[in-house]
Amino acid sequence: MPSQNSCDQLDAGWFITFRRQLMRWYRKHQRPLPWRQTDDAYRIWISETMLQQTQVATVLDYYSRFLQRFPTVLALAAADTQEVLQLWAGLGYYRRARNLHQAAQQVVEHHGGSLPSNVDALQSLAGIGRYTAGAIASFAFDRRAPILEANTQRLFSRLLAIQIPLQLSQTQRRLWQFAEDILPSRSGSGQINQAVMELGSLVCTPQTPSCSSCPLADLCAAYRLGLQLKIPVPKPKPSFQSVVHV
DNA sequence: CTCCGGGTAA
DNA sequence: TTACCCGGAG
Repeated sequence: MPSQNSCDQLDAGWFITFRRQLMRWYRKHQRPLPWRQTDDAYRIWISETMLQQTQVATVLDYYSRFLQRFPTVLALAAADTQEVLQLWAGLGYYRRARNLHQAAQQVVEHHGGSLPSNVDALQSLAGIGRYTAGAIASFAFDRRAPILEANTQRLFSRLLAIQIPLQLSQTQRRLWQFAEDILPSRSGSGQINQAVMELGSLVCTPQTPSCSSCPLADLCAAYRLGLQLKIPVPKPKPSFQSVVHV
């Protein structure tokens, strides 16, 4: 029996099928991005930070220039703040650059100049939150660390046909749990995490998802229900309550 | 033109 | 919960 899920009764077989179909697609369709050609945690960290709130096409040039000037944690830690900001100019969210600089110094001081592989240690660094910590831990160190960001929230909410707003804490808990559930027990979490993000980015797109070419369509509850255009549900409009009668 | 999304920190 | 900053959407 292919696991149905009225209330998320997904069995082990479902996750195995999920990973097999996902990875077959990813091996064939992934973009050859520079930060995927490396397992250097520093490079992955820089790319993930730049990719927050900034799109791939823009990041490419900045990424290359930044790493040429600051090839290592040590080089960045020793840099002048103004030069870091200069290399960041045009990307916006300059706090990201300041945090990067500060965190590099924290890594030198507390971790001997190498980024830690542990999620909690990563998250204690400036500018590294739950997502980025999971990304570094899984991509660079292949730790079994879940990640959740805009693309995977959309993908997962469709797969599970979640029909309540994403920002509810209850929904976030469910999505983070699912993000962990899809990870293999031994190795390969980094590849799975990269693959779900790539699928969300290229196929399970916001407005017109390409369900006909989605490797997970047969596992997708929203697709099964014809709800892929209705999910994720739009965020509740700010409602003003009428005070008139009070 | 205005509005809105999006990781992190406060 | 909001600001940060920019690009994409309306």
